[in-house]
Amino acid sequence: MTQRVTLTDVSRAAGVGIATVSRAMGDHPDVSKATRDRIRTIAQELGYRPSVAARALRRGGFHAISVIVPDNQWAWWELAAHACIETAAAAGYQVLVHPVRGAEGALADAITGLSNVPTEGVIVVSVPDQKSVRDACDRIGIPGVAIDDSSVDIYFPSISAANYAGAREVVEHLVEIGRSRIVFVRPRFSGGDSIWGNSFYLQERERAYRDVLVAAGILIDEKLIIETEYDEAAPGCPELGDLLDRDGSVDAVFCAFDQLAPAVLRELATRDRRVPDEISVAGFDDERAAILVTPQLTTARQPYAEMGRTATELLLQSLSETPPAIRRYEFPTQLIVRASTRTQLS
Amino acid sequence: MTQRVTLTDVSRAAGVGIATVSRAMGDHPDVSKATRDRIRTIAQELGYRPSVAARALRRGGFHAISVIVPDNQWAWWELAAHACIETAAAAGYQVLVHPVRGAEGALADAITGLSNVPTEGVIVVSVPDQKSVRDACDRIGIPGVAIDDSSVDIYFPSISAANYAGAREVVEHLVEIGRSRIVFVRPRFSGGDSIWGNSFYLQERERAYRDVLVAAGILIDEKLIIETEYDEAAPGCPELGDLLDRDGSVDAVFCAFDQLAPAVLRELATRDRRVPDEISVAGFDDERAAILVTPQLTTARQPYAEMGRTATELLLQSLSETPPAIRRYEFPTQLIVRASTRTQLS
DNA sequence: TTGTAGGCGTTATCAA
DNA sequence: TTGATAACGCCTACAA
Repeated sequence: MTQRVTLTDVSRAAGVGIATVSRAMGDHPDVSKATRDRIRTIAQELGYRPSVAARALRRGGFHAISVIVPDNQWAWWELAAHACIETAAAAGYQVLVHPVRGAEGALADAITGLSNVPTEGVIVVSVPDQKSVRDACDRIGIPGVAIDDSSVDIYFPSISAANYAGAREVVEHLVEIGRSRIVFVRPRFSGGDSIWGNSFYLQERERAYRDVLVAAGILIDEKLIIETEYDEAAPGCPELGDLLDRDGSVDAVFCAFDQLAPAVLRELATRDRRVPDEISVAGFDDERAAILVTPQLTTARQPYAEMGRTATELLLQSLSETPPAIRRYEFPTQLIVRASTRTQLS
Repeated sequence: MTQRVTLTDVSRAAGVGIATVSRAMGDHPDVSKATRDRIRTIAQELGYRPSVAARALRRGGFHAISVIVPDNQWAWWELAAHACIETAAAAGYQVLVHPVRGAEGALADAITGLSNVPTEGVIVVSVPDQKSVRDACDRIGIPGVAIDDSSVDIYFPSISAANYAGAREVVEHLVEIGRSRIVFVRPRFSGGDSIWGNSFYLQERERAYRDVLVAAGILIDEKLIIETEYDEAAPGCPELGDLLDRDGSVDAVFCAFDQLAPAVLRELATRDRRVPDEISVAGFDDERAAILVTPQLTTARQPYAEMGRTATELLLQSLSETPPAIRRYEFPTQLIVRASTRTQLS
């Protein structure tokens, strides 16, 4: 039912050789315009469709690459994926997107499963532990590139935003608008192999926070560095609430990433603390959460499109020429100032 | 570089026939355990990987289907896509996800481009006009199913939520908590071929709004039905603002979909109108926006997972047996009550 | 239990 | 300009 009309069928119907049909269907020069048109018409009528499989077998490849993305409602990767698609298309490659849900193992499993998929390389997005993913890639023998700033140890060329520099910009902005009692909220490190505990980007953003304060001559108060549950739907942020109860001096909150902000803002709303007048709030990523919340969030925008483009270029490069170096490729962020830090004066 | 070791290579290295290697790699019974293990070891060492293309050519298909999803930051489709992946996997099918950005034509183009992709059917998500998409499917000769409630005219089996019944539930909820001056906010119909103007689901939701009010004996006030820019990042909703200026009686807002709520809530926050005490707000979809905003949004949850599962089943069915009927397949929504309509009493 | 051979649908080479 | 034919790599009758 699915695929039946072949070159042979068309050639028979047209009373010509199979090769002529092949040439007529492609854009080969060695065919008279007359027969080409005639054959194309017949092929059309017969409903001929070339077999992707046969073509790939003959040509030795599909010219397709895969992008493996985390499967959840937080679709920040879409900008990156779109850039991958455009870049790959320009090079004649198809992009297959594979959303993968779940923890550690699932990612490696997904890559192993790629052996049944006509793909020549893979871009993995957001990898807690690159080692196991690398092993999976080696097992099925395809090159990979990571868009990832989680892993401390890297085994792929790894694209990421410049977390340290970007976070510095955000905190410096808070300092510039006169804030000094700045809370740093990060997700709770809940156990030995927590995906957060070892996150490279969290380390970098916290380091930036500390360095900026020191540089500004502000004493670092460890009590202002708090951990909370990672749950964008939480009704509030109890840890921040406790802190506010104990310390009336807090005048800003820097969320390790935008997703922590909704709960933070709800906590502040519940307590009738005015944002940004009493307390400024900022985040990192500039993902959808940043613009949906009230007030909208000041944050550091990651250049996802550029990151996706570069990832694709590096992957295509490893497909053809010399594989790129396994190192971090960092891209600068852009400070986006929105209502959550914009006082009425400015 | 990419693909070199073949069955022949392995057979030579192992000093056996090519068929034996094939059997050893698969799970054929007709091979002695000893040789099977030996061959597998050798294959492993040589880095043998079966050719997806050759296998597909031989078997006459890839056992893969495509899901085409809208490429924007609003990833409500992920739940559906995930269900597709799981359902397809259970039937031995791979799922290829293709994010497509942009208007009308882009969708049909994307499907046309699928002729170079090893895929046997397509699930299209969110289709403004099914006709052109249908044509594209026919052109490349693959069956399709739509997860879609936009098109008024349908050319695919079309999965959707029960918009009318679901919207009734939401509005009835507002009436039950004592609201009677309920605003209906819908996106602006900005021109002839606006994607909103003809949206089936908008029509259904508005019809439900009207019917519930009538049934409750509430006079329909056309001034309470307003159109606004579709922009989840907008600083406010000026049309609602104007209305509030003119009419102090408004006590609820029903947004045609959740994405309209952030701007509505910002407008209300700017005007210090308390939600939900003064004004209740509700939406439709239960997508990410509903839980990120403050207060969190009462809404009708679409059963995306079930919809994705059904779509896949219907598609697989058209691949094998008789194609399913081209009609709407509607699934009931679930009323989710959250803080935006929950007064302190309840 | 193992080997041989034919064919899946294309494309490219070589003759005609 | 066209036609026959040989791969591409795998699977599976069929034969040994």
